[in-house]
Amino acid sequence: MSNRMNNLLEDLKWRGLLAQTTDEKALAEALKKPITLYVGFDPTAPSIHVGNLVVLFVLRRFQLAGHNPLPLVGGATGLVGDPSGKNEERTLNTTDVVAQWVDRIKTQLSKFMDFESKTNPAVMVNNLDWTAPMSAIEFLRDIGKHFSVNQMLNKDSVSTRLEKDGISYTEFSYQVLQSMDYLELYRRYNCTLQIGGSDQWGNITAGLDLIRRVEAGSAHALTVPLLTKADGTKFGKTAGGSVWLDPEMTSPYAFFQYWLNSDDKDVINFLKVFSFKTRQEIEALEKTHSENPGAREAHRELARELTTLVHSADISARVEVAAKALFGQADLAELDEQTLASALAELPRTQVKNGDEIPTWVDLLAATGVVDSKSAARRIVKEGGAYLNNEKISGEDFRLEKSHFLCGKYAVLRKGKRDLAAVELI
RNA sequence: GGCGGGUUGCCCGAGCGGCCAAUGGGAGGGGACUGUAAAUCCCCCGGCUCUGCCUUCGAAGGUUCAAAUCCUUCACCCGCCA
Repeated sequence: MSNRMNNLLEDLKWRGLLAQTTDEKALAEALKKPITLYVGFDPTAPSIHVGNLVVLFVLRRFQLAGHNPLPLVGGATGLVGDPSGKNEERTLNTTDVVAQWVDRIKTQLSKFMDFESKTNPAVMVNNLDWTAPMSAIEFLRDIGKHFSVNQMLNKDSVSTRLEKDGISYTEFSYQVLQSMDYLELYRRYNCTLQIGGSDQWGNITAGLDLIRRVEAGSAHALTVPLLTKADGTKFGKTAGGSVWLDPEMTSPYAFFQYWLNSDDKDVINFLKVFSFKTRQEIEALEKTHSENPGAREAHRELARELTTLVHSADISARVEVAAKALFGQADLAELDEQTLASALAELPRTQVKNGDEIPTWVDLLAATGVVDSKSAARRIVKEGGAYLNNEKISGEDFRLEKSHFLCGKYAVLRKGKRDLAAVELI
């Protein structure tokens, strides 16, 4: 076990996951024995997204190395709003909504941690538990007194906002709340390490100061770099927005595709960050990839591992089969109904009643939602980007006929190269 | 509370009475080339019952033949003063 622990920081470095730490030597020393550490996730949406996975995976790596992870859901901080990395004030969500999101996010986080471990089980915590019962007077006297406004103003998250559109007292207070969390976890669990994205540095070190002042204790901070892509665009975003873990928000099919379509220049880096493969395994994939990038073995492995972890092995296999069939490696007409049905299961769809008049090509495209409006559908058809069962169709007024429905039931619509939808005859 | 500046399409940002669905950039989409990659080139990018019509320039009223552009009130943001 101590060997795993010794290697942890080295491994994180190799994966490009270390941005800043407080006193790395002292941290390395501390990590020789199991410690307790935490990462916070604020409920700012009904689901976490792939961007959140970076640091969540780091937390899991610590657990695998024998440390005690505390995934924290920000039931309290989510009500306030972190100014870090945001250049404008957010609108507050209602307490009901945030409470719902807390529950959903807890469920998601649970998938990535081992709560049953005999030696170092994860413990889920929610900062609302210790924040809600506190009175304003207590907060100001016991916590607020330890903060210097001068220092608070100097934090990046605050000063950039002061230069731009300003900041409310609510968001200004965020760092105090987060510091309080660290102090509380230090007291309850002897938690001595907080990790987070690099934009969290200011909030984390504020917590270290608080622990030192109140408990004369010493603790550590470790931040993970912001993940960047080779082409400079934001990681984890697609045309439709963020890539979420919730299958209702991002279908497993789309999730798998997101990874499969990674830029060649990014794929090895993504494997380092988002897989639990060993260094040897990743280096082997790197070799395979550079020898034959067109085969995209590394991409496939990445997509499989993540989809399996986030959804399931079964779903991962299903969407991969679906992708193969739908991308023309197989003749759609030759698929049996079972395969076709499962291939189409994860796609957006529309239904047509058997016997009713079948809508025009443009109407169908719009109805499935692969395009936003009929105007958009017309545009796509005009530009030659609309396909039926893998064949280009160019007439706006074209209508499907019974014979177009494979197995008498399904028609596969496609916009562009990879945006698919299904029409089901019922 | 006072004075000044601001609010334009997904984002940034021009326009400052008709030639404006509104310049430009970014993001996004389609095509060609490829490997469901990148780069490159071409095209598109409010909606619809689509050679025309409808709805948009913070909100509501008003002036005008005609308003994103002028006037009034309101809301929000920023700055300075109290």
